[in-house]
Amino acid sequence: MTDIKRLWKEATYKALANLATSMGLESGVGDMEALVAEYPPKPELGDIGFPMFSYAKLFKKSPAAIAGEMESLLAAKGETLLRYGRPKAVGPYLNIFLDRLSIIGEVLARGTRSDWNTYLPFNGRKVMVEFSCPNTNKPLHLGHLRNNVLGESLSRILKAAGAQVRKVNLINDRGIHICKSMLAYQVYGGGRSPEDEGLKSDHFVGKYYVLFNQLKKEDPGAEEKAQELLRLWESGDAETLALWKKMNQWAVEGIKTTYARQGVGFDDYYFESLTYTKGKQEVLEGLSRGVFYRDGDGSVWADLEDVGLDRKVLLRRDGTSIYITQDIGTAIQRSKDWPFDELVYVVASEQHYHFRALFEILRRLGYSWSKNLFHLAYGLVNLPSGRMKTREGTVVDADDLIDELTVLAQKEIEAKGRDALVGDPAAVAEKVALGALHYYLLQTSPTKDMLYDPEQSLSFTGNTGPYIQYMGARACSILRKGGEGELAGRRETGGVSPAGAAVLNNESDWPLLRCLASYSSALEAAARVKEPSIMAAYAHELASSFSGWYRDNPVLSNPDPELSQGRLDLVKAVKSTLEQVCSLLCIPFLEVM
RNA sequence: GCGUUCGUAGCUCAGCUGGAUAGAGCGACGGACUUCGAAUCCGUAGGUCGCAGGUUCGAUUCCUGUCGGACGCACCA
Repeated sequence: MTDIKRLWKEATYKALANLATSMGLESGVGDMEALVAEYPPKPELGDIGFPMFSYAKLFKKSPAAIAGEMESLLAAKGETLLRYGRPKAVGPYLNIFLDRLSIIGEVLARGTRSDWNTYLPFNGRKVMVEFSCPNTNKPLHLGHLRNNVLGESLSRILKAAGAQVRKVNLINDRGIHICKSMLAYQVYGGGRSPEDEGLKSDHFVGKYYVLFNQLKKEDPGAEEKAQELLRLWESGDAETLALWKKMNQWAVEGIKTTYARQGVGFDDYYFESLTYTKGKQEVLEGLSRGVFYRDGDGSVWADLEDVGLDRKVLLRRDGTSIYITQDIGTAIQRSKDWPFDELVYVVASEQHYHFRALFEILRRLGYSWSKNLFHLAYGLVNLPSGRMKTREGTVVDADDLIDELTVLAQKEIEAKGRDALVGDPAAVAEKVALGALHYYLLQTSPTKDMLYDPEQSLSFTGNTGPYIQYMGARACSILRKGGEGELAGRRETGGVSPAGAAVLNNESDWPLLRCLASYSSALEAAARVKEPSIMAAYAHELASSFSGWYRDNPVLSNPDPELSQGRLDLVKAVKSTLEQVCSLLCIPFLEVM
């Protein structure tokens, strides 16, 4: 929501409240959030619409009558408000016709300043976002790519909305699965390194994890040997630790390379090997306070049946921690490390139950911040052929996928004969590949399982990342030809001349201007409900709106220099907004493609 | 069995706290490149919002039931 729209919402809300007071109504009109602001279906009805239905009961009047009274109340507010638009009752709706020159001025200012995003609804809020959390026994796959881009994009959105964001990763670097790849390496590895085999280091580790299956066939005692390795690891056996450290480093290094390629990063890494004993103390304290109970065999339990959950084991009968116990400890540790207002866990929806239990246990332990924990659950990524399964070898490797998309993007660049024009075709191709992949993964609401269709994601037309990148590149192309020098000169003085704004005040420019103006409300909604898909939808709407606009409104090839300059200013604002939106969605912005 | 979640056009998906005529893309069909890059644009066809009740001035949206899919209910993570 732009400043001007917010101004109208506040004014309308105050007028409603005053109306209630003047009628001596005690119950009031609720809070401002309850006042719905929407777009009228047709531009000739106005630019903002406030439905008055919900106030009919309170005022004991028809919605249309209320809208009428509101119109005259607001119209009497005087010049200060009316400078920004005009209220009009349209049936049961109170609509506002915005002063377009004000909106145009606000929007065009984006082309001249880099710090144009001034609406910060999350200002001052501290949000920690946990995502990725890979195992160190194999490389990342398609599911991780969805997790990574969701976490990174959400973090960027929250930051853009004013929040202070801390991105954290928890590396699952211990446990039986790690020991399996270690054991297979002991048997088949022959002391070789990833370099020796010419493999990316995490793929190298993953290869031995797969080889464990072969080992099981050759040696029926393989599972037991892996268990033994885990016991050795826990007892601190030097040789086991050395091997663990070496393979872990290979895995983590390789995974970080994929992060860098994908453009995701973290402010802090937690390692399960360092946190897996945490939480035990808190559980024992909870036990002594009667929050938990001890079973006959010595195990410690939480009884969550009264909130619709089951009984959960927190400590084994031998007193050791389990998964949820670690998470209890880690959450408490984090609240101390960096006291947050909110902690978001980006984790597959398979673990929804786990997080409900975790949050409830933390609440019972007396941590008031437990109500600020949020599980951003996302669905599985399926293939047209069915679910990805490790055992059936249908897992899509992250690096391989990006490679394949890059090859296809490069072929497309060559087919268009643009390889000489884009500079480095391979580099541009990878950026197009990432744009395609990230947009595809973000366009769907996180909660839903989604179908990853390679065919469709590779068709670079329609509702896709490359389409958005293409519109950005077209905007850049127009600006290049239009002479950035003149605009750059104006950046010094800042602002846009009133004449420049007036030349854009007509019906053909308005849809694009209105779309640009709605950036803030899209950002606010995306941050509030934690769904990057809202920004993805906005990105496509903006790109498509721009596409339609520049077809009908020649920027450079028109005879009026003032009009050209005004339109150039508008293109500049589009480019600036698209660049920002792409950054929020982890879509590389391209000047040429 | 219990719980969570999803069900919108042939396909893949939007639809923000209930609001004015449910929207995109793909695919299909028909158009537009001597004009700022056609990876584009324009038009047409296509929906009983799974089904049945309920609440409401108003329900794709909220509630109940039901059918179908997915996931979960380990002293695994």
